[in-house]
Amino acid sequence: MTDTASQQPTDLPPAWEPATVEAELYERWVDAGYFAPDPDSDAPPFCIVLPPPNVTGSLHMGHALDHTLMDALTRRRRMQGYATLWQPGMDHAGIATQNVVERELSREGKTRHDLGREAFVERVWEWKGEYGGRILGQMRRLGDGVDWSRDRFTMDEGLSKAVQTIFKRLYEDGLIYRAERIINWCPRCLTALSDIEVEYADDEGELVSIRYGEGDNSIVVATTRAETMLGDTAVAVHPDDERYKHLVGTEVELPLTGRRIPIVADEHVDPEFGTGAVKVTPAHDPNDFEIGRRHDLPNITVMDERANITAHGPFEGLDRFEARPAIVAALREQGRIVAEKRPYVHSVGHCSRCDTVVEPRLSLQWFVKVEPLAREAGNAVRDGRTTIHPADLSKRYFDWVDNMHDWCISRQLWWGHRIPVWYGPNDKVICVGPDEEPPSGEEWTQDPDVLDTWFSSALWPFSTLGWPDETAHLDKFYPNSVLVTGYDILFFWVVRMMMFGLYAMDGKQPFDNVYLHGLIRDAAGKKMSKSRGNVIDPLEWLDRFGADAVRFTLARGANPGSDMALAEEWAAGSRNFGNKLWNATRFALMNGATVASVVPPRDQLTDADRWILDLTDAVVSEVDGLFDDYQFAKLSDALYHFTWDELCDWYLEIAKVQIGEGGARADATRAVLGHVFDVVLRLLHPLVPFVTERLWTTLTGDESLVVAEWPKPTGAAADADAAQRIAGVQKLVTEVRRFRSDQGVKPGQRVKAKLVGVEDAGLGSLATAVSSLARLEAPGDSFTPSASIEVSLPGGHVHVELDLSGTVDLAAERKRLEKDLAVAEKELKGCDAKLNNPNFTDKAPTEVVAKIKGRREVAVADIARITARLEIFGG
RNA sequence: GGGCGUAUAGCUCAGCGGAAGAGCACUCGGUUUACACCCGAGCGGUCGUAGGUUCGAUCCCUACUGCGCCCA
Repeated sequence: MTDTASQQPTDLPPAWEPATVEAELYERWVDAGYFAPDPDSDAPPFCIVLPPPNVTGSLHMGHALDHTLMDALTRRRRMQGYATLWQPGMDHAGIATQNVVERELSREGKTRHDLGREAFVERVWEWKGEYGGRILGQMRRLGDGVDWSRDRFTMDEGLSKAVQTIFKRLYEDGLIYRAERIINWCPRCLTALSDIEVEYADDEGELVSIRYGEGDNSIVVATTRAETMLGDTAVAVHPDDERYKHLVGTEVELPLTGRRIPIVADEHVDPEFGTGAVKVTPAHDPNDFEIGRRHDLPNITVMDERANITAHGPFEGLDRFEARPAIVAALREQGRIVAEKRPYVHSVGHCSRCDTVVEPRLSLQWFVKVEPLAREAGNAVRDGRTTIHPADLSKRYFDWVDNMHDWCISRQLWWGHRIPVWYGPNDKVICVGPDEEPPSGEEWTQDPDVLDTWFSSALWPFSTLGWPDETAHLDKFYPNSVLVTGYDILFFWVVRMMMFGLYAMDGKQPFDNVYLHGLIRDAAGKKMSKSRGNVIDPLEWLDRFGADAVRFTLARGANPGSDMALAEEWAAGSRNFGNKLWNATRFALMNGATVASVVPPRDQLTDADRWILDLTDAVVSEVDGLFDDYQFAKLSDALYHFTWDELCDWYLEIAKVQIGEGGARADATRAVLGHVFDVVLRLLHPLVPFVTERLWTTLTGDESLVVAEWPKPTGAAADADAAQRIAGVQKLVTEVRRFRSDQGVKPGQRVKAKLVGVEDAGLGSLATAVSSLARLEAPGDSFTPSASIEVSLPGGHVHVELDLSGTVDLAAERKRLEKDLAVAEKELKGCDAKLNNPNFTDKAPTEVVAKIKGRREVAVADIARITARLEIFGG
């Protein structure tokens, strides 16, 4: 395929074959520059920044969903004439990337320390150049309309400058500080983690009760982490706990160590849990650390960075999990183990990167003081600067920002933005800004740590636009229009971007809207995971079903905030829809549909024409509203239903008849077909860009649907009478089809029939269409009706007499009538029950009562008609 | 332990105060010249359980049960 526009409709193959076309269409869009906006244009701005994927990552279904929705939003806005920027890029994923390269090194028998910091970082850049960013190529497969000329990476020079700038500002405002605190430590990654990088899971452990002290002065504590007892510096009880009041203020000997530790009273202790007495290990537990601070207890660290025991004695050098049973055994030998519960299921934190059990560790780290930033982030949503969709999720957002802990931002890694702080003689500390020279001289050293990746990606909505420089893009596209991401990322992305955006941009929110979609699940609604083996690779689906099918499947499942289940059948269904659209448009083209000519005035059109034009208008308005409301599932469904159930199943069939008439009628029908397909292809383009592009350029001969105008309703008043008559045709046709099916008449077989009363019912002009759709033919001379169908329509009753040229299956006919009768009788009963209830007639609104009365009349008439028919059958 | 969400057809989900819906699956019949990635006709639900509010409840309220998520 080279030049779509000049192709003849007959060149379109009988099925849509995405694999042969997609890549070429995509490259043409990129080359044409459609995705790169002009920041100086007068058009209103629309901007989405892609939440930057991890440089080590590859496309998974969650991305595919995310990207489909972002692409749909930007494509629509572009068609609406906005200056549209979808900003792509990647983040450097500190821990993940360092892990990948360290694994590579270990295969060579080396560690990063063999290389040294500088050479290691060089090596990571090499890796990034060679293997990083696979996902960028995969985004092209999906059809992502991003501005590739603005591709960014969080470690780029410009973005690094942004990091250094904001670090210094926060530091000078006292919002970044360094302190010795208990942080989450991964003994395998050898770095601090933030709270949200820890995942809690129920693990089987043990609960051991240990007696400290002797005789009357002894006290029993319960713990799941016996190995930490070497670092205990107190035992705590609740101040009101009568059992221990006499012991508060005394000391007990800490077993195995000979140290004497105080018994303190602290409100924090839960007297209901265990014995009501807890061991206090301030250097190895965050709660104990707080107790320690309140009671001035010493912090005794008993493990090193790899979680091996450092306390002197027989346990020195043991791993924490080896030390635990060893210490319990030693205590048991002394008769100090009072009770043991095994297995004891409790919640344990794991490193989100490598799943190692996290060790709370006392260490000197950098923190962001989040309280003032988080408060402002909350306010921005409370006062409507930013709107969260769906609104229900705002509550979760508030819960989070209102209770956020200070954010540990230092990481003991080499890959990342190095903390721009220098330490000099006499405890001098200097924070160096981007345009400043770091202090020189051997007595000055830079902080060895790097910043959390989220620190730099929190700047993404403005750092990618050029901040801290004043650029045309920043001016035009900040605040971003909407951030699209999964609700599971609310705390990772949204909160951090909000905090930094509001801070850096003087209270201007990073985005006007946040759209949160759900998670992808398997067909049974289970979360996808490697261990479950239920992961669906979007690339496989892209190969098998095409990008449009994958996109449509995801859009169709995207109800705001709720998860979606996926199975192959869904994708196959979407592929079928694409093919349906393909063939329907191909049919229109083969019949000479054209958008070149103007649709004739309404009074020269048929009921069917006016009906489909009105429906087209309605679907334009509906889809538009649903787009504004981020209702992707509903708008996809609306388009699916309109295209398949209305346009293809009814209008195209009627159009066949109208084109068969020839002359002006055929020309008018071609114009209507052209208009309707033009509109529906435009409406579908944001969801299924490839198939629509291919069809639309053929239909119109224009350059590209990417930059075509988004449809607006024509504003014509809907013709309710035409709609009612078409509904009548549908009912009539359906009744005949139903009868044929009951009677076992082959679908292709024409049946001689006489339509009595069609003129009176107002369907005279549609009789030919009815005959065509119901496969009826003219009665002819030898017409002997052997069956009849009666259909009540708003305009009157239509009686269809059929010559089945053979015996009629009376049993089938009676069965049908009895079934219909039962329905009508049930309806009558229900209506009577209401109408005979004075409470209903008195209290219900008059229009409701009138409606029920109307339904009752219909039921009564149906019963009379059906009963009469049954009598004819001798039933 | 605290908080939140959810329970509708075999499956996945819409609907959320006045006649139970969709897609898929299933059954039956089809070479209907756009499409078998199709066409036509069907089958299938006392809307988790028990109370309450209301003339009226799948829809609102309460409790319970199941499932899921977040936080500690």
